[in-house]
Amino acid sequence: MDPHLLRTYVTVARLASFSEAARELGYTQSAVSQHIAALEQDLGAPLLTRRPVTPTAAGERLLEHAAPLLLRLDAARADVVRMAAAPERGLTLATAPTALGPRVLAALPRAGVTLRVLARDEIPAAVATGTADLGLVDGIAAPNDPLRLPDVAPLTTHGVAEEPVCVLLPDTHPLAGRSALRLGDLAAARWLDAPDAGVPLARLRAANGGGAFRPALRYDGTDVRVLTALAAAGHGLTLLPRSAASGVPGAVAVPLTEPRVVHRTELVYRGAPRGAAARLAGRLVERERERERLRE
Amino acid sequence: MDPHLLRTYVTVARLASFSEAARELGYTQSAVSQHIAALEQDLGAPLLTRRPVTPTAAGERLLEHAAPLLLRLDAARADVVRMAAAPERGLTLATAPTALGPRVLAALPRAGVTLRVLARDEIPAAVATGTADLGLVDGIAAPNDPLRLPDVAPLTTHGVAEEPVCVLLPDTHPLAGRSALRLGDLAAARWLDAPDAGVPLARLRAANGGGAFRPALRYDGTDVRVLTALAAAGHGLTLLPRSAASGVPGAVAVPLTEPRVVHRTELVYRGAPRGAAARLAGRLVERERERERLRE
DNA sequence: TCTTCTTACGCTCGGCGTAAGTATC
DNA sequence: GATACTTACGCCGAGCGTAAGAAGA
Repeated sequence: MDPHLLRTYVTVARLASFSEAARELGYTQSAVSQHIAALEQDLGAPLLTRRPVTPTAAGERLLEHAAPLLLRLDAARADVVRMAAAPERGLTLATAPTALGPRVLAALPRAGVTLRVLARDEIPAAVATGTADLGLVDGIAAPNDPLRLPDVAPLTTHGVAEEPVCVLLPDTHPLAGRSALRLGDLAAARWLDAPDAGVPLARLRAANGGGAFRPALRYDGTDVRVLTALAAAGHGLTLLPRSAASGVPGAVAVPLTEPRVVHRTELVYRGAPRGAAARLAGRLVERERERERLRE
Repeated sequence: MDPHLLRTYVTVARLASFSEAARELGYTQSAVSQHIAALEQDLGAPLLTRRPVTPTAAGERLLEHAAPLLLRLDAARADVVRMAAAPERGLTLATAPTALGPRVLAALPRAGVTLRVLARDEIPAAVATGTADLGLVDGIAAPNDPLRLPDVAPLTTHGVAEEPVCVLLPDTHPLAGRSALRLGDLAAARWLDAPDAGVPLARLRAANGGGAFRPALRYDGTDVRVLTALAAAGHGLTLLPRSAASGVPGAVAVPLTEPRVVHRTELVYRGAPRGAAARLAGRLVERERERERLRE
């Protein structure tokens, strides 16, 4: 189970071709053939059907393991080499755009923290590789359920906030007067496609158990104000945590009641945070504890 | 970053000796030295101080990544080879002893499922290697927080139940009359040490932020009734979910109010469950949804 | 001086490329 | 018969062991 073999295997599976994979990896196709043969011999089972080149059942299973394994190998290497060239930075907090709710902002110390806003998917990687000491990710989830994070390193998560999810509608929208909405009613509408700033459309479909959720304009940045402005201007709908959706000029935030999902924010860190990172983590989590106490 | 090199590295770090590691791994100590040198050259940083042999800062970081990586490599291999020899079994559910709450039991289908009770730590591994299709793990956690699972494969978790945590006291115990207890008040008491059936003592200390929690009798099995009987007989205290702690003859269950923790049960599965596994997962989760609806 | 890690050196075998072979569309 | 994977074979280098060297207790 040499990582080199795994890498060629996933490449072959992805491209469905030995020769294509060889080209991409800079090997001869003979070498690729030998790699696959070695893996199959090692594991004692065929992994690919030839002609067409398709993973077998065992091969599918291996793919599920191999991709994250390779990711983690890279992350580990990146982390250690970065440490080696450690330029002794301060405390860095990587955050998804909509994870910066009022509660989190209130808990931030007045100085000494570098804030870095990244796309949601990049945050676990940033924490894993040590680019950031702490991460804040958010997403919609069933209440009480952890978020699904890309799996790049052994990370610990801690819920820091949950708030209702709202649909941001322009004032002029026929449903703007409603006091609550169901996601299913909006499956046929046009949605802003902003995977890095808002909620990815695929996530909406998953939460709703299907539906079109046709993409309107696509926005690749991470600026929430751009997103709210686009929604207010009628370029499409978007889902946001209530705190981010309220108070947008020209738009109204209507809470989503079905399916029962919440906007959840989680703190992500590596192992046990130490020093300044531990203090900041403590403050973020303490906020959540207080809130729970008040809720009862 | 050859896994062989990583393996020797973690072994050397663990044993704090090149020669000891060589003996354990079946290499000469020269080979071990070369492995470490290769790794250090590859990563461009010293990983170990010699004499005494201790990880450097970068080395510590590498250790955090390496151990889970090696675990996952093994899990991946085990999973694929098991698939190759697939004896086409039915649906298997691996569960921790105290995860079998009333709600879960009610959701189980009448037939067609193999139930396997394992120690808590073994369950992620069982799901990762395909020994089980679904897993149920439990533990105490801050409300709304995911459990910390050993990291052996990309697994998805889903909260299925949360219930109060109780201390199980013998009738005759001086605190048996209390209506609620704080964990800190019991830090000096003797506790049953049953990491596989109950809550590990280390977890208690972590939840309480320290404290002795001196071990009394140790029980290595997974039978909850043994645990409750031991507690009733005065062999030590133990923490259990309310449903498991109530109705024990000769003992009373007193709820724990401080720290604010709950007994949480999570469903663990690999990727997207399919077929019968998906149906069972759906039933377990549906139970939780119903319960949430009722709670409001 | 003894223990323990490092370095030098030679050997073997793993793994890649070239090229011929084979199977499938 | 063209395309794409497999097998044969030779070469090179990675990696191990033996043995000598260096450095710390």
